[in-house]
Amino acid sequence: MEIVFGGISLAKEENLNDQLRVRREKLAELRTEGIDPFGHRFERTAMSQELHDKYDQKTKQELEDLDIKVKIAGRMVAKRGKGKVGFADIQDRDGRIQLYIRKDVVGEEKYHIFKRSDLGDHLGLSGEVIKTDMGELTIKVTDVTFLSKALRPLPDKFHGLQNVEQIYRQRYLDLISNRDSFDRFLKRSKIISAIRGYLDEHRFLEVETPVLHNQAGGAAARPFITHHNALDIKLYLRIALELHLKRLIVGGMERVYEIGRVFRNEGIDTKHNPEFTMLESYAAYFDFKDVMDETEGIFKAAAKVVTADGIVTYQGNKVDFNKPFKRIHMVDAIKEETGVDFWQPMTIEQARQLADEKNVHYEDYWTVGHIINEFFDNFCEAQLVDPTFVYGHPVEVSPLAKKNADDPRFTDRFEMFILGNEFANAFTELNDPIDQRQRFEAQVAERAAGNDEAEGIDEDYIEALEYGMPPTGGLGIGIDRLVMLMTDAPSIRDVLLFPTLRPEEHK
RNA sequence: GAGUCGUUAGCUCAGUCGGUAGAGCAUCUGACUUUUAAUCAGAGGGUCGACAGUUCGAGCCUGUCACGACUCACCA
Repeated sequence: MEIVFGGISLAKEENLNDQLRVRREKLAELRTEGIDPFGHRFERTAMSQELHDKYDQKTKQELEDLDIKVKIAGRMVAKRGKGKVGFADIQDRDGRIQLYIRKDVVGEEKYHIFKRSDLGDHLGLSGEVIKTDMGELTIKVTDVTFLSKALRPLPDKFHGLQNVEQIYRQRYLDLISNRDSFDRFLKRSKIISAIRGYLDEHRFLEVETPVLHNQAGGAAARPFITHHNALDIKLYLRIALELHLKRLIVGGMERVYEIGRVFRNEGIDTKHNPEFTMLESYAAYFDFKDVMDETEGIFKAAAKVVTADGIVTYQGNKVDFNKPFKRIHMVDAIKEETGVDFWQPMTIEQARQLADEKNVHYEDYWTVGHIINEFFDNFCEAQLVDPTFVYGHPVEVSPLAKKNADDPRFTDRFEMFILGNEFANAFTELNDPIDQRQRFEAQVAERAAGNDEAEGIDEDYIEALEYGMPPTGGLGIGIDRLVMLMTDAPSIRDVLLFPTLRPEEHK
């Protein structure tokens, strides 16, 4: 019987198949031979890729003359026995290199260790860099050290791991056997470093703000709710970084950013995971046009580290990050696609009539701005292929953005679209605490009218604004979606090492 | 939430009309001193996702459930 405590299985009866049994026997055999199957420190002098880079172009004779001695370590991922000689491929984080082991070189005992080792075992090797008759760069092994025993067999060496569920649940197996996936996560790290580099260079300060919030604000989304025992209060996992970062602008930090996990209690599909990584940045004295430049800089910096020429291919579509991004007002975009002109002042009745004519759905509590936004979503979004800033969102759908000075129906906000998808959301921040209170109150009214994702009033945040926040440009970018675009990943799960999955029934 | 598809050996996959469960890799035994998806000879390995039902008989047909994938709706 399985005992479960706090979601952790304490006892488990294991059914051993032949593969598992054999490897456990070999483990015992190593112990009786005085070899620790789970070894110790091993000092490497070379990495696989480094050797390929240095010596792939050298001839067999040249390598022989150079007489290069190296120590490498890694996981054995292929093995080709030949009686008294053997070949194997060893994999480290950078790649693979072939081993050539001769019984007459390493001796009876060491050769036996090699013969009895399994695919998946970690070995440390000393040897000379040579080329085989077939021209492959190889380590001719002079000594073998056992570093770690694999008690389970690796996935199919030729096909890799194909079972999508296992790829997500047991990411380590995917990383071992699917190099494309491994490389994608390397790229993810590089992209995030490049973004940090860009922001640091522009004097943004990286900060960390709370994940546990007393009130989930800064975005329209349902939060996860948790409980703190000692304080006996409800806490919410953050749905955005926004409101804390802007408090830091009030505090005089002037330029801040955070790259952090946020949590939204919503459905899961190819573009959504319940926890995902957001970048938000805030810069005092910026307006949204400055933030457009910043956004462009971030995307170009990211594209630069994953491509040679700044051209990204996503699912067969090319995106050229060398060109300047396009900029268009939302109302102009709608006018271009549909001929409908929302620059004209109009009543809600007139807007509803236009919506009816174009078969645009609307809710009872919607005002003109909501309908404009819906027109954009329905008719324009999918048409935006090249990187495009769409600006001037209606005030009703932008509770934290500053109104446009010339036309208070709209805000100084933009979203950036590529290949029909949204990649950034930004605005000149609302720094008028009285206006901010009214916007929050409008959100509360929406909530009462049936929008359960509308925000509440964050009194503490309003108080901060009352001390004075400088004019500020803010930006939000979904890092996972940016990485999807840059690495040609069809699903958000492909760029998350451990995507959220339902637990297995029993295992 | 709705629809469609999937789940067979450790992995990758076949499985015809409902009639004793198959292959390749991996594993085991043997051969082999430059192989590379090594090769050759032999062997072992299965709760066919789970539970019901129909049937003389179910991997296959029916139902329920579990998990996953895709599409749609909502959200970033």
